[in-house]
Amino acid sequence: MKTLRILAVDDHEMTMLGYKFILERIVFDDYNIIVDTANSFDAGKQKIEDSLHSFKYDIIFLDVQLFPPNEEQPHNGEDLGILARKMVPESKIIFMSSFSDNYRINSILKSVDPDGYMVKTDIDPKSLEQAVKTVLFEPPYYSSKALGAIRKKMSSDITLDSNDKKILYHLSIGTKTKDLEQHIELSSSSIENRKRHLKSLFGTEKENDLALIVAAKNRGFI
Amino acid sequence: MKTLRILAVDDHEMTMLGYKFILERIVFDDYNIIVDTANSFDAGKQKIEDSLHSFKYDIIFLDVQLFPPNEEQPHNGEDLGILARKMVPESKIIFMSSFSDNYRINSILKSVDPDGYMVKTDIDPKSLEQAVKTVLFEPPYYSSKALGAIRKKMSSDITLDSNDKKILYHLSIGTKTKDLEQHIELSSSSIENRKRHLKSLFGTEKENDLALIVAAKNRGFI
DNA sequence: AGATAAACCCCAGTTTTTTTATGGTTTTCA
DNA sequence: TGAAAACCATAAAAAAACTGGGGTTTATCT
Repeated sequence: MKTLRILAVDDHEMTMLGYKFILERIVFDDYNIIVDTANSFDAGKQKIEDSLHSFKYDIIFLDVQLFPPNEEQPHNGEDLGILARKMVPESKIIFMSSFSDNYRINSILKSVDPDGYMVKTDIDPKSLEQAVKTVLFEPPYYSSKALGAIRKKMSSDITLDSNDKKILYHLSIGTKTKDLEQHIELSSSSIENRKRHLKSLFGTEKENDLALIVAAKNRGFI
Repeated sequence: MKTLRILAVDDHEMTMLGYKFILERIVFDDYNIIVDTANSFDAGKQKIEDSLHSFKYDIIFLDVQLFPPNEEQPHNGEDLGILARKMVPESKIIFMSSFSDNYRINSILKSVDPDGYMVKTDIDPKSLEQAVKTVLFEPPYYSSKALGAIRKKMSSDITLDSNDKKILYHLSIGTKTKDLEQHIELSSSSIENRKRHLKSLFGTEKENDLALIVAAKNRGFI
């Protein structure tokens, strides 16, 4: 009887208990599954550090948002993912995100390259089991809605550099154009030029910013 | 009892019969599956055209290579896919490829954006059934090896323009650097510059072309 | 091994693209 | 309606990419 060690990090105690309950009753082959939990960045980090000196986790589940959205917190799930990859490269990492926020998905796929990515509305006992098995034997596992976002990105031939992405992102969260200079290392007229360029790329010339954002969202960039 | 119409296009008669056999014995809900076949570009095109005036296919399976690789043929599976998308946008398209040729996968995901992509070594009765169901209800379906290629691409932050891609592709099929000018609209020194640039991007500075090709392959670009 | 071709490297001049500053017009909204 | 923000146009400066011509090194073939 082998043991499969899983760590689940989520700030909602109850959902985490749900995961624990479901995961631990998965049966396959001669594995015994035990699930450890943590409800914050620091707690998760600590558990992973501890695992270095005993048994490393086979799978680490990470919630993208480890805090209520309004609070300004220093670290989120993505940071923990980057850290975990460095500390225990052999552990599989599966991200869980409340909704299919394309910008985040794209960002995490690049920064962490997780072995799995699940949008929470896709998660149920069956898909969780599928994710665990797939990730162990032939990763990656992407849930249906995550695949939808990935598909959009792959089928688009528009390529944006990091400045373009930042502009789109900040516009989408309501940053005013005049305040964009504070977040992007470019002059205001360059930003204006890039916005014009972006609008032509997404076919929203002469339209307002909202039209651009919507188009970029539809194509999976935000 | 509803009817699910499937068209399978493959130049190997026997494999196609295999698909037909497997697909037609899939049982789910109250569907009756019938599989039509075609073994060439023209035959496939004809079947699709005919379907316009009777019942359109629910799913079209397309082999990427419709001809022996050596023969110079005017059209391949990708072309048929592009055509099919135009003629019957409501039909789901699933590509099948002999091996995980990243260059082709990337190209087809952009040009056709199929609802499914399966690498042939991943195909078995179970995955075929999964593909059919997924494609109908929550596309896309990508087989395990296809997902591997997609993952590589998504996790890389290197972006190449079409000239870079052409250079890599031609180098990978053995075209000599001095003959590259014939395929790419650039001067020889520009091509040299780009090769140098590519090598620095892929971390193979001062190494030979093979090292570059290998690195690009590993990252899913070829 | 020697000869030849291909690959590689470097530089200077040119072209193209991107950035920037400036000054203006239009839109938005309190 | 008046002010702030967004938008547009232009020209100059800077950066990046292209090109042609040199050369040296490496690979290939007999």
